[in-house]
Amino acid sequence: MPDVITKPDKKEHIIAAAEKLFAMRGYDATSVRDICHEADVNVAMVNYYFGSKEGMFREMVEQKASFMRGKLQALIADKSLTSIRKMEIAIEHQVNRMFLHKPFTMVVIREMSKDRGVAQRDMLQELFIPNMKLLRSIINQGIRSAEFRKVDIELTIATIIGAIWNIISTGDMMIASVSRSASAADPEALKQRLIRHLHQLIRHHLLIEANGTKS
Amino acid sequence: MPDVITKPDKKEHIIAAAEKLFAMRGYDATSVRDICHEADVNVAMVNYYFGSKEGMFREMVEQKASFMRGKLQALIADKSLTSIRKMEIAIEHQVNRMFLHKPFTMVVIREMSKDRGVAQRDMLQELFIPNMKLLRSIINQGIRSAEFRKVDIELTIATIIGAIWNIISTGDMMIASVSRSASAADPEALKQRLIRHLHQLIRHHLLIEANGTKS
DNA sequence: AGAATAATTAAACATTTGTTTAATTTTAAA
DNA sequence: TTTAAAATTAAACAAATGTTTAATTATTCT
Repeated sequence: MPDVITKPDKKEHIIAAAEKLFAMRGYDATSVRDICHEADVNVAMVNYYFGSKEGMFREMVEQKASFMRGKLQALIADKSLTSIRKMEIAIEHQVNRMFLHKPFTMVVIREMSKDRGVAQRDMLQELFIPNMKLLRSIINQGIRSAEFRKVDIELTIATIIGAIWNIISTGDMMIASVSRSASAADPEALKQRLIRHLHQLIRHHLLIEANGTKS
Repeated sequence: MPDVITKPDKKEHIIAAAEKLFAMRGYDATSVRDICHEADVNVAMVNYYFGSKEGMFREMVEQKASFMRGKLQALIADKSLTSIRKMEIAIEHQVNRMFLHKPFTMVVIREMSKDRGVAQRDMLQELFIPNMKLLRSIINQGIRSAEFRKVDIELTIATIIGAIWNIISTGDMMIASVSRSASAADPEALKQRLIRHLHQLIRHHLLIEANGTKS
């Protein structure tokens, strides 16, 4: 039995297919056969490469984790930026990342809402803690420097992330069903609209002097 | 073959068990056998009562739908309230409902993020449209009366709902992992905290004069 | 080229899935 | 109490699931 030495591009191919189907139908509703059919490989390849379906999920998570991390550290260290500007940039990063990796983000959202102890959830939880701690420290810094109000930090973060998740996962449904403008069809436009909205929202919410209507 | 005349309390019992397990593990990851074991009934009862697993899900949704509807209509018609007060009350209703029916809400969140065309998603989508239209009309009214800023209405609604969803579905994880206070253990306290946060958020976000720090 | 290892395949495996059947027990009415 | 309907059950069903096997094809290295 070979020790699973890989031909990485094919693994990538399988993971991409899995990511797509997981996002559409969910982890449990997607069979290994579905994935292999989508990726045009034999059913046995998943277990050959990853050992199991769950092993493949784990590798998918670990691979994407690197995308989700970093970039914010540099932001925090930057002394030339105001706290509100840091927040705006952080939000922009977050939105861009989640839109870029939309299928994966949707998998994360769905599996994260499961019970503690469910393998997929536990696997994903750690993924988000670093990011949230960074956001927290930015807000904290703003409060200490009297630039920000003393808001509920955790819920402020939860609000930002929740808003992004909501838009990503329910897609344009939440917009199209409420307004008659079918404008949300273009994902890039929707993304920019979301960034603009969140910038405005946190300026009003965080800044002590209410000078932030113009973005 | 009997025409499925029901003993309603037993159906309720099965639905309650299903709701609980769906919330914990997801629709697909929950087998009919799991549900029947949880409800202490025979495996055949689900098909006897509901025809199929999906039929049971449909009945569960329709039953809960009545809880999720209404209450906001009266709010809109009330002429004695300012728009911001209406928004605050609407938020309070929304949070209370979702916390009260937390398992169901989690099922909704998870299934709603699936592809259009997936049965469960389509079934749920219509559930939320009325609520969102009502929220929309409140904000619209506030903007027309120059009480509110000209914000992005759809995204403002999406933000509020997204924040609640996030707190409900990831539970205290998103809070506990960021702050060292283990205070989020008490759901009622968390609920009140969320309401307070959202009230403050929308005051700052919506009101033209920034007078709303004190809740 | 030849040997060794890796990659790939079709087929089979054991479980689990949702669902159905056919028999039995319970319930309720006459 | 007798009888018909409803409720409940254990067992079986067919299909789908994740996984493994054993054989075959490709690749790589000497």
